[in-house]
Parts: sequence; C-alpha cells; structure tokens
Amino acid sequence: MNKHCAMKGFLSFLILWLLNKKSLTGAEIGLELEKRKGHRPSPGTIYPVLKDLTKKGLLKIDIEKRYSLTKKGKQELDNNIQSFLDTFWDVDEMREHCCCHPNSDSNCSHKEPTT
Amino acid sequence: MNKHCAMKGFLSFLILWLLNKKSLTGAEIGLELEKRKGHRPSPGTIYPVLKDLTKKGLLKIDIEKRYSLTKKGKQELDNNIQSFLDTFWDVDEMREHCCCHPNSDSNCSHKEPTT
DNA sequence: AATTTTGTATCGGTTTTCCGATATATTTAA
DNA sequence: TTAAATATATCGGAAAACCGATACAAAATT
Repeated sequence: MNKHCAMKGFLSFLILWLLNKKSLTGAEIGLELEKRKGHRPSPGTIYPVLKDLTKKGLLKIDIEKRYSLTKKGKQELDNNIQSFLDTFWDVDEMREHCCCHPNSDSNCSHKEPTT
Repeated sequence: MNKHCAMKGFLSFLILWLLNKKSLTGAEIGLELEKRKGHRPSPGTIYPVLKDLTKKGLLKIDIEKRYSLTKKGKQELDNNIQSFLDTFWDVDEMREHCCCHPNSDSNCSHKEPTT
C-alpha cells in the first residue's frame, strides 16, 4: 500500500525514462527535453540532476560522458513508473479530452496533421 | 514551439483534472488524491493550492464549499493536458514496461538475477 | 446545550526544483 | 598551436511545492 513518495517533480523521472531507452550525454538529454517540454532546461538544471542521480547510484557515466541507468536506476524507474501510472491511470481520458475539446485549439504536437 | 512553462508539479494539475470530472470539497479531494498517490496530502497542502487556484480565477467555490472549474480553469486544464501529453507522449511504453496492474499489489518484477 | 468529531483554512518554515552566472574541459576551426 | 565554439560542471540563490502545527467553523453525538 505504501508507495513511498516517488515522483516529486518530472525532471528526474523523465531523465530516467529517457536513459532507459538509450544512453545519452548531458547535451543530448537537453535536446530531448526540449522536444518534449517545448523549452530546453539550462545546463544548471540538467547537470545537477545528473550528478544527484549518479550520487544516488541510479546512473553511471561512461568514458564518452554518456549517462545510463544502473541496475538500481532501473528499479527506481520501475517504481516511479508504477507511481506515475497509479496516479494517472485515466490518462486516456486526457487524450480524448485534449484533441477533441471544442474550446481548445487542439494542436497537440504529436497529433497527425489533418489535411 | 513555445509552450509556456506549464506543469510545474503535479498537485495543481491533478486537482484541476479531478474537478473537471466532478465538483468536490477539500476533504473529498484529499480522499481522491490518497487513492491515486497512495497517501493523503495534508490539509496544509491542499487548501493553499485551492486558495491559489481560486485567486487565479481557475476555481470557484459554491455555498456547500464544493470547488469546481471556472471557464478559465477549463482552458488552463486544456493547456496543461496538452503539455502533459506532449511530454509523456510515450506513456503507453511505460504501461508495457511495467507489467503490473494499477490496483494490484503484485510486484513489478523485471528484476534480473543478481550477478 | 455541551462535547466530540470532522472539515476548512492559515501560517511559518523546510525541502526540492530549477535557473542564471560562471568556470572549466573538450572539441573544432584557423 | 592558438583561438573559437561547444559541452560539462559548479555554485548561490529564487521560486515553488509541500507539510506540521495550529486555529476556527460546522456537524454530529451525547
């Protein structure tokens, strides 16, 4: 029952999620976050998070300065995903709400362009 | 490309999302959050958020102390949902990644054998 | 009516997130 | 090799999220 307070803030979670797919450098993480969030977090935001996650043993960094998940990091990601899905179990409703709502401009960037 | 920095923290977004479905009192919001997040935020967390959102013109409160979205609140929710979906466009992969059912206590076991 | 319980709300303060400015390292270009 | 550009990293601090303690209000119970 106790889901120990995961998911305070998106950034750490997002970075874990990105690195689960592929190991990335700090700069590459910045670019990917820009794609998702619409603006690129400053280096002063990204690197401290990377440092913190590394210090916690969730990330490791290779000789090319690419960050990737440790085993512990993968477990932490699993926990975070669990919390995330529990909290947003009805995310599908959001999708419907978003792209079909009369009052909104309905320009989800991931939506297929309707000619 | 600029999507104005929405979605700082879950709580406001979640509360808007809940109230979009149904008008609720502060206590009812607490119970619903407990269901989703696994613990109930203290009144000292919930009410200041409600007050803040009300001050911003996103919520209104009726005579029974039930909060609900104003028109502006609905627009704000729309914006937040779009940001949320843009950021987490690959949430379905998370579902696959985490094979657990939301309500079950079955553990997410991708735990690889320890080396 | 008086007491207990529950809901509403505020306040002060702690923690966390995040950024701007800055510094250092590395790569690229000259 | 030097200079410029880019990437990496640190630091101090601002802003926000969040909570515990507390107080007040309303409802329920006695």
